[in-house]
Amino acid sequence: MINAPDKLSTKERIIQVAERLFADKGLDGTSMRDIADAAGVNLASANYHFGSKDGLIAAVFQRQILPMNAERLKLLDTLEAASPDTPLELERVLEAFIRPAVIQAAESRRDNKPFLRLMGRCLSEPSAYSEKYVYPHFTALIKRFYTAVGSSVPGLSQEEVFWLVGFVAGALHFALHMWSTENLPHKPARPLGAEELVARLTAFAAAGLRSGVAGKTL
Amino acid sequence: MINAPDKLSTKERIIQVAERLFADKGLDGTSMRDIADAAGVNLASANYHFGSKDGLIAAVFQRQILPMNAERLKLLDTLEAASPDTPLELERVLEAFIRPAVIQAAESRRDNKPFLRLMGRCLSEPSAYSEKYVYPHFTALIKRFYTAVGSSVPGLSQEEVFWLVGFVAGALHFALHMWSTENLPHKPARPLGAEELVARLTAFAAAGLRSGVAGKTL
DNA sequence: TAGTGGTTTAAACGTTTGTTTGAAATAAAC
DNA sequence: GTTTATTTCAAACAAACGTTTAAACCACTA
Repeated sequence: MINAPDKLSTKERIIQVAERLFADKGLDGTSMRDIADAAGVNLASANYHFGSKDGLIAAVFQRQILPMNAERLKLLDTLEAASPDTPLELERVLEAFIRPAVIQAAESRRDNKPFLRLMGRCLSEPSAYSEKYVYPHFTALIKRFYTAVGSSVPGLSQEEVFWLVGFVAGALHFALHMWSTENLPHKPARPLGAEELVARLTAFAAAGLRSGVAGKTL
Repeated sequence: MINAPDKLSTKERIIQVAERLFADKGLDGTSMRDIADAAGVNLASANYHFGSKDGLIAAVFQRQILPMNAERLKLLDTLEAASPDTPLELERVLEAFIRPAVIQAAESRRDNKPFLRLMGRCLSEPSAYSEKYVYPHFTALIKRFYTAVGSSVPGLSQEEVFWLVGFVAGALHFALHMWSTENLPHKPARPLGAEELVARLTAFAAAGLRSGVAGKTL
């Protein structure tokens, strides 16, 4: 049970390698043997520690999404605690949604753990996977942001909030995908900093959300 | 070679079923046997008509993306032909990008051909697939839209256009994904019409793009 | 009627898949 | 040091994978 300080445990190695391979080649495109070989671990060890491939997939998603969404909720909590009576400023709400994803993506990239590529694909994996591993982590969070955005932008119906927040989520996830993919066509030479990306996404999303009420007056 | 008028050819049945299964279960998650069985066709026929699974995948993507992007370019051509000297209105440029995707998605849904689900996943398939089947169809198109957007919104650098158009593409594709997925959490009861979706996406994207220059003055 | 080219078929090819086995190795507890 | 529990290992399991084969089938021509 005690590991050498300079060497990660077998279980940890497996889950880290699985992260990368799932992100690179997809869930179905990655075999347990791929993971075991890349981790320098016996094939049966992976099944010993995670029970099955399904268990390993669930562990990978949980490890990635749980802390990110917890941070999102925490930011929203502190925002609401700071000004309990006045409606929140839209930009702050959006930052609470956007920054944890970008930050975790940046940290992953620094450690060469391609969380963002996995994240970017999360919501577009085959529906069976999404319903099993992704949606459960998001339903509560999204509901919370719906009400926050709804009160920050007066005049939007629930239905409009649903679609607009969806647009924002799409922009965010595809931005993370672009941010992480190296050989994207037409990619500019200068790499974007994390806070730069947060700022641009927030401004873009805020303007787009406010257009939802502006457009109705036409 | 002559088929009964009320029955599609084997090749056509295969490619239509492949479309649906690829969209539902992913490229790697769908086997040639799945496709052959669902199409009521012998397994070897699929390989006879398309050479290999790779050939079938390429055929599916080509059939979906080619006409959509051709329509996008045509709309842009007519826009520029109509007013050759003045810069294009941003909303018209965005519509040329957004509407063909939504329309084709709507037609596919009417015919129960889930093109939009496939489309929504196109750009987030494992990178090997994207580079092979998706990027080649988009590089020329996107370059064209970069310049169009750049001239429609004066003051944006090339780099800003790159990221902002990326945000728009993300919003569009995730919107199509939401539009097509039935059992999405918190989905409103009222279904959105195609033109309604185009209008909302266009307004959202236009406001977001213009925020790119507005934010610089701060 | 015999023959021709395009198509479909059942069966099999070798490989890879997720998972399980039982023994060997290692660590922890007494 | 002996005994437990935990972890690793090579090997094997049945099932599913993409692909290929060679024979059968079918519409048509000569």
